[in-house]
Amino acid sequence: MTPLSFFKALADDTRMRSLLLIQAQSELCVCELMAALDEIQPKVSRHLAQLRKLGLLVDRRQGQWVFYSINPELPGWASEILQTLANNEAELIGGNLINLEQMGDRPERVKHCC
Amino acid sequence: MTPLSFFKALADDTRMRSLLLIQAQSELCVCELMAALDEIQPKVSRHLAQLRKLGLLVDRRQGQWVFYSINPELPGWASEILQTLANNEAELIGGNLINLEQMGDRPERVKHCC
DNA sequence: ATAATATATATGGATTTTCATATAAGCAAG
DNA sequence: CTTGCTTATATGAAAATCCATATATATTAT
Repeated sequence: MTPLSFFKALADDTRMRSLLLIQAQSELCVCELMAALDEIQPKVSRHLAQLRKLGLLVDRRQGQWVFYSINPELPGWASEILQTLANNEAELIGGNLINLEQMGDRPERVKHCC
Repeated sequence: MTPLSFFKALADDTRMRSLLLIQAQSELCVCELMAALDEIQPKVSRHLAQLRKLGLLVDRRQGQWVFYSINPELPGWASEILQTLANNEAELIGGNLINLEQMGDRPERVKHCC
């Protein structure tokens, strides 16, 4: 992942918010992001696939759900930038977090050990 | 300037390098950036205008030259991100700095006080 | 006139979005 | 256990939108 491809990934509202939301919540599935972002399923899915292909996200399947989380092997500068953003511009996803809380029937997480 | 517009600004090779070069050199004029980036004049000028309009750069005219520098009133998170990038990915503009050094007849700076 | 910089327009290409459909897992009835 | 139904996610293909580039021309200063 180059700085350029990293910034291209962040240069889209849906992708930027998805990253910040996943970072804030540790992991989220597609249907939770649909609720948080108020976007249709294929749109969310496509952007997540892009972020995964780039190496920013990793996914795990749990039953019918696919949970996405930040790739723990992100280059230092990349996590640092995401952290800077989360620390300074938290209100950016405020509304999305409210949507998420109002979502009924969120899937239960099963602890996945290492 | 929103985080989104900031990342869009960085999501282009010419703009990202211009910002890093200007940050590294304090200020640069269009013709110096042309040499450093090996790009034609309208291309460089256009991207710089974009960055200025966004508030990432400021310019000052000195005779026939226009010097661009980082806007000193950048939001904290934005400077922090630029700094992170400069600290960690300095080699990115290594070749461009060599081009710049090899450029003959660089315009002389006149001290501009405050 | 010459050098440096800016801008307008046209064009090509990339990116994003959407719809329709496909795959995958879970569940329930027979 | 298998057939059918439901929910979750992914993807192919077309359409729409956005962005970068080049050429030509304009502006500003010496």
